[in-house]
Amino acid sequence: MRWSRTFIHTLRQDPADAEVVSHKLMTRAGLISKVAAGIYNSLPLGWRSIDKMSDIIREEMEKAGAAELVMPAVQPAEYWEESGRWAEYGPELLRIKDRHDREFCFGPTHEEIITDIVRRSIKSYRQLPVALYQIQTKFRDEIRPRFGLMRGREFLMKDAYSFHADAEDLDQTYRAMKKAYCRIFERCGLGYTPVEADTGNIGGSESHEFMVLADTGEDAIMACPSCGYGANVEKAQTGPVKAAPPWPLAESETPSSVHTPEMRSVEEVAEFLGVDPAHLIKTMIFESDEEFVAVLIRGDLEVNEVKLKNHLDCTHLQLASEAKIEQITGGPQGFSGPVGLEGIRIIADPTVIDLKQAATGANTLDTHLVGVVPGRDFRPDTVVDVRTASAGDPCPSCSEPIIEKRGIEVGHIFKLGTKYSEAMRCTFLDAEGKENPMIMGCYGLGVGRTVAAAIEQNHDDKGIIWPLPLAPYEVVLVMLNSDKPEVVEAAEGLYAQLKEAGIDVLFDDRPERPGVKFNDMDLIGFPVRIVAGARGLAEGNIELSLRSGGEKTLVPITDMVETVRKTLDEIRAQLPQ
RNA sequence: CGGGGCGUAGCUCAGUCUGGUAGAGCGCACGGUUCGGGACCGUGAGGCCGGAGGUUCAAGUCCUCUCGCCCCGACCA
Repeated sequence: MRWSRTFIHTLRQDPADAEVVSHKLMTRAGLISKVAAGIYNSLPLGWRSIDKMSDIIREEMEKAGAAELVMPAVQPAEYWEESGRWAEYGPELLRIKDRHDREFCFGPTHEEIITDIVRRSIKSYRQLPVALYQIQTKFRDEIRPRFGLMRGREFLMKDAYSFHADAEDLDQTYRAMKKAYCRIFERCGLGYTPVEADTGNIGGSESHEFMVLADTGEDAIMACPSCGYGANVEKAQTGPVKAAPPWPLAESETPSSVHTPEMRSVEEVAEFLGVDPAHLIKTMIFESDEEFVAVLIRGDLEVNEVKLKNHLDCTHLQLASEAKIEQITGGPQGFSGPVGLEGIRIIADPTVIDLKQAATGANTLDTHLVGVVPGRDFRPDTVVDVRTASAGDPCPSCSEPIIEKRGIEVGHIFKLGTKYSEAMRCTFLDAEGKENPMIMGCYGLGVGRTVAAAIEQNHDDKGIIWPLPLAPYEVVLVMLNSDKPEVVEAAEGLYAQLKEAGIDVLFDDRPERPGVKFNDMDLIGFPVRIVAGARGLAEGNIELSLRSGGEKTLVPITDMVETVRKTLDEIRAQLPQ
């Protein structure tokens, strides 16, 4: 392709509305442009990268035994009513009406439709398993879209679904998909890590996320450098955390009240009482779908709302309002405690039960209790792990300290189980002639997001440094001195040869000054650059260099095609095929 | 939705506090000089100052309402 015939428009300055580097660079390099919040054009250059990403995904999906199809973006409400998600899904689901006032939605995901497709055709265990995938535009009316392609509302996603007769079979496909995902990210040359994940409201049992490591990542990952354990912080378990230090105050038969004026925070109270924050029992009142619960956690730890939400099996969870706290506990916010607390479920983290002596709010203004003994002075209804893992906590599998990293979630795979197949009667007859719901898995991968993540990971202050497999063009041929006929002739000739040789090349034939062309070439980040100018051509040479660094080399024009081919082969050899 | 910020030329931004003829740089067009790392000189085109209402002799500037965009939090590929 010739630069003059395609549509590449670079920007000299960072766009005002971009914050993260991938968004800035994708906009500046002319890969994308914004239409509305979270809604973008993929311009020709950007589309080429996305298309290459898609092809890698296709190859690996086929290898994993999944067949490609495309489902509609717009889906009738009935399917969603059947699965129960029309009511469950929040405002993130873009609901629309047609001219007959019939309800539809713009698909945020396709479990309902795929389940319908499969239930129509598959009736027997002999026809299972089935695995299907699509690469298609999704719409999720995110509360807050941001960071360009990183979190758009409309975005390109590869979603795959598998259907099985039994859990072992799902297991096999799940593992195959996990492997396919690893290969996809490896082939793109991305640094990534699979981590255990929460299943969120899609439902299901086992789940992994694929995180591209980047400081700008929106997710926190807890990872163990010694044994390789990794989990999203939402899901992360820890080994036994350090016990609280010995109780510094006198032990007593009953809790005693202490006047603690205006002391609301754990730090204030601990210091005032002369105890360690770990001696406090933090009591938080949450409001879930239908009830209020009191959650007890050690003062030096934090509640993990995702774990709590999973335990309560609710869809919404928030901290109760101050008024509600007062109504339930009888005291103002900041002075809640479990002693004498009635009419509300009490959930305690195990670390609370382990305390020999503790301090806690007295459910009375400006008052705390000391010498509280869990089990003696209060009894929680449930003891369950609801704490947030933090760096330095012991790894749940090897007890070494875990560390925190940031990641961009580019893929997420789930074992769905029978949530959709049961709700939508997607069943098969087993060998005994008995009807069973199919067991499902689903496997998502953000296509545009992965491309953006690749840029987050591969750039410098001049621009993008594309990994070869995702580069919009693998090679750029820059023609300098386009006013000199002999240069034009040589460059045109070389361009024709490169095309003839099947090399993925963009010919910068613009009559721009050299500086402009060099800067554009750096900004866009083509991996292999060929510069044809009067200076080198006087000696019959053309320059070859790599965006990733290293020296420029002079290559006789007659050897150029072969040299480019060899260079590309060398780069490819570094990547898994 | 809560908290913060911003809407002025295609892009990046001044001008708003303190009301008085709409600005700069880049880009674009034309002419000239240049030509291996975002050239220079000259000329020119380009604006309902996000929108609506109000205050005022006079509003980009003050007030009210609205729409859009960005950032922090809860959601997620």
